[in-house]
Amino acid sequence: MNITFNKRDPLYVQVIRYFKEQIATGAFEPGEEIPSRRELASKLKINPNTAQRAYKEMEEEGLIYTEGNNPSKVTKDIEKIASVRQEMIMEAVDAFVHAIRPINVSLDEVVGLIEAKLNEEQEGRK
Amino acid sequence: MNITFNKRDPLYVQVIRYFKEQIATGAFEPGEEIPSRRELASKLKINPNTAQRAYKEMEEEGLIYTEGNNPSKVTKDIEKIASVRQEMIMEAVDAFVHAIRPINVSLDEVVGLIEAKLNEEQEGRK
DNA sequence: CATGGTGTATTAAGTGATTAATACACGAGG
DNA sequence: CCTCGTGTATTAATCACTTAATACACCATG
Repeated sequence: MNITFNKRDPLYVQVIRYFKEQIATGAFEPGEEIPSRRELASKLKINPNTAQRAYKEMEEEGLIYTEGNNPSKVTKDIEKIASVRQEMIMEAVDAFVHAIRPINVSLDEVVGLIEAKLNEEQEGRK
Repeated sequence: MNITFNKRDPLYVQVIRYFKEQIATGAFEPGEEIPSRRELASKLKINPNTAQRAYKEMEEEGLIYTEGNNPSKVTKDIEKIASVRQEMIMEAVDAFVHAIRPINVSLDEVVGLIEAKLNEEQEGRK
């Protein structure tokens, strides 16, 4: 459970983001139980309602599901998981293109920069 | 003067963004006079203070300058302009890498998506 | 049967930033 | 000299959103 919060985005958004990443990459497997609202709140030192809000939105999106009074679980719908992953990718691409388009810069150049940045961050993880 | 405002970001931020793009691409040339605060506000139908805030930040960043009571002008420092352009590119790259890194996706794939998106938007402009 | 852990719902508070209102100082030009 | 258009500064209002407080229903378990 490695979340580092920035103070720019709302907490619940960052929580959602984290879970989406974990689910999209398979770090949280389909059907796997996730922490209860209160447990997550305790671990992350946030208000339980903030955890609830994040979970609620994820549930409405079909990313997790809840049965009875038990902690929620990751959806078993692997197609849904795949589509969420794809959406995350497309959102990033859209935002990037939208930011880069008005500036005059070649595709090759930005690809080079992206590649460099990716490698750089990989190095940082050694 | 083609600005379309979204309601997600603050007005003054979007104004700054617009001018940065224009200056970075050379659409606004070094030394060129830009609209007065009130004129801009009138054109964009925003409050003059909002225009002022945008201009003030741009001036603090060295993007524009003001002499006496005359409308501000684009900086003549072409190195500054080049560096601002580079910063915009790097910010976009950083944001993109940050968003894409936690997901498991190959460089080739995202490059393909970016290329497709760029072409798609180019088509839309026909 | 009561206690503690679930999820859930409603409402209030706080917080922070953006935007707007207003006023002031300066200078060119009629 | 007065008016109009500049830039500038200070303060207030607004506004949306996030976060928190509180309470309720359910159920398993000792």
